[in-house]
Amino acid sequence: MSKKPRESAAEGESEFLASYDPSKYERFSVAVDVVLVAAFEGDLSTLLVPRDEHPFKGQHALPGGFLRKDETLEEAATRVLRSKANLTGVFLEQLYTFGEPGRDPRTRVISVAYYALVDEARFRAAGERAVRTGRIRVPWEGETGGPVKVVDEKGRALPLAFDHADIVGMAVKRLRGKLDYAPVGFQLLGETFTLLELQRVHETVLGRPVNKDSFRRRMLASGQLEATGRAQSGVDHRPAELYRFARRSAV
Amino acid sequence: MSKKPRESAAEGESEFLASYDPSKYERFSVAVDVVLVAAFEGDLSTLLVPRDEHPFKGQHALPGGFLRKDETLEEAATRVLRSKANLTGVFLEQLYTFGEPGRDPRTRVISVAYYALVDEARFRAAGERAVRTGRIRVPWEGETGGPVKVVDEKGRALPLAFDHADIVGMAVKRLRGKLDYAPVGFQLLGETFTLLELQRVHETVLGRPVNKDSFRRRMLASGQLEATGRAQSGVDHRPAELYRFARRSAV
DNA sequence: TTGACTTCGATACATACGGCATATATGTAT
DNA sequence: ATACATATATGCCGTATGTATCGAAGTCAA
Repeated sequence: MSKKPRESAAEGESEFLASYDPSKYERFSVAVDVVLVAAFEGDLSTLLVPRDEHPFKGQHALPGGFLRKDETLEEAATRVLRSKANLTGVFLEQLYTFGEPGRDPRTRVISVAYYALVDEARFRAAGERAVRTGRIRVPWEGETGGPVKVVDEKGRALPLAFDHADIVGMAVKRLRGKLDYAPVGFQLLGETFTLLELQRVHETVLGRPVNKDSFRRRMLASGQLEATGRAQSGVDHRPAELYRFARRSAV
Repeated sequence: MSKKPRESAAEGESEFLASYDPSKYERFSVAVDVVLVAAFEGDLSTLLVPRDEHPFKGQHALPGGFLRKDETLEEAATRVLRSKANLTGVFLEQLYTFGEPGRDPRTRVISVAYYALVDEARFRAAGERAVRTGRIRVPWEGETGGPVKVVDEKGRALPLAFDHADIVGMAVKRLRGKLDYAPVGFQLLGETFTLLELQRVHETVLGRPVNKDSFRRRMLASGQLEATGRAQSGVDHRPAELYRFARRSAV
């Protein structure tokens, strides 16, 4: 607490303990971009918006919007989901903040990225609006977290605008990391599901097969599953039991 | 791609596919706050700056600064560490972005939080400047991620300015989560260390004792450790082998 | 009705790993 | 030299996961 004189002020840094008034400083555009993820048919899918203006005209971007004055970041992300995908009440979590000076050629934009998880039905409904969906092809081998390849229904590459490929890559990485300690797989399924369906979702996210019996045992032992007593229908083999996510009610 | 008319525009949202020019939108102050963490004497410690002006005068804040026009977020965090703690070359990673409208009573500030890890020696050197250090007391039981209690050397509570207690809590939570799958414990130690020292660091971060033998086996089997061949000195018992972090050179 | 077929779901067993106890090694202090 | 403290190695055991096998429960076709 003694007021020692500052020795050799580090490289002209002068705001050390200085009073700073936020309004004096540079101000930035703040955007929120959302990676809406679904898992079906063995692939991850994400919602994209085609850009019909410069920059990155003809490419695709993540749904996003600029932060408004009186809303929280999460409210902005919720608003983006509602306005661009007609979705409400979905799992939503902050992902990472991207702020490279050159990421938007027009002006500097700080983008707070969120990711959201929905089941196949809600994803398809959201995709029926004027937006476009893209399949995320993630390299199974090697590190994930860098840019990923996003393709359309026919497998053609969909180049992403800005640094959105990095954002998608980061979303996949985060999702994989959370899968085995957070109840996140359920978010990608409907109200009820069979154990095999849950397994397929996990395999899709992880990008590798998982052992069936171990997976079943682990899930049943986790206490997160609740048997409905009802069985699958419409299959030409023995129907599986339908489960639902146990919302911490029991136990 | 067909230009369908928008059906029942969701609640007056009008920026759907609309051209948006970032410069038209609200602009915000963007700050970077850094949780500088060290682990010694059984506690986590973090660097704090006493505030001598309103708001939160008399309380303590995390070292931080406002983002400048041409620097990246990480560069800003690096600059904060250099200018306020005289530290360079430390482990630094983005933590979370806090943007509640009321978090700074003066004006709205979006804060991108980072956390940095240093060993005891560098932390003490940083703490000898005009800044203050606080011990992080984290409740061992229950959830972590919310606000934590930060105390001074004498155990008195140090109230934190703004939402900085939440930021510290989030840093602890992140650190715990990363501990067993990322080589993050080494960042909290010096160049060489004994296995017991590494164990103490893990215990401090996790807030619970870990099994000695299992820990030793796991660490040695991880391939992240490299024996130096030298032994501890200055202890009045059998000295332990000194290890260093293996930087992916071998294997 | 019956049998082939498919998937579900249970059981048994081998293996890997962490928690735990104990024994031995290797240094310092007296 | 002896006592002592800690490091380090080894074995045991309970638990969780990987793997193989088998009966159960449906559909479908003859």
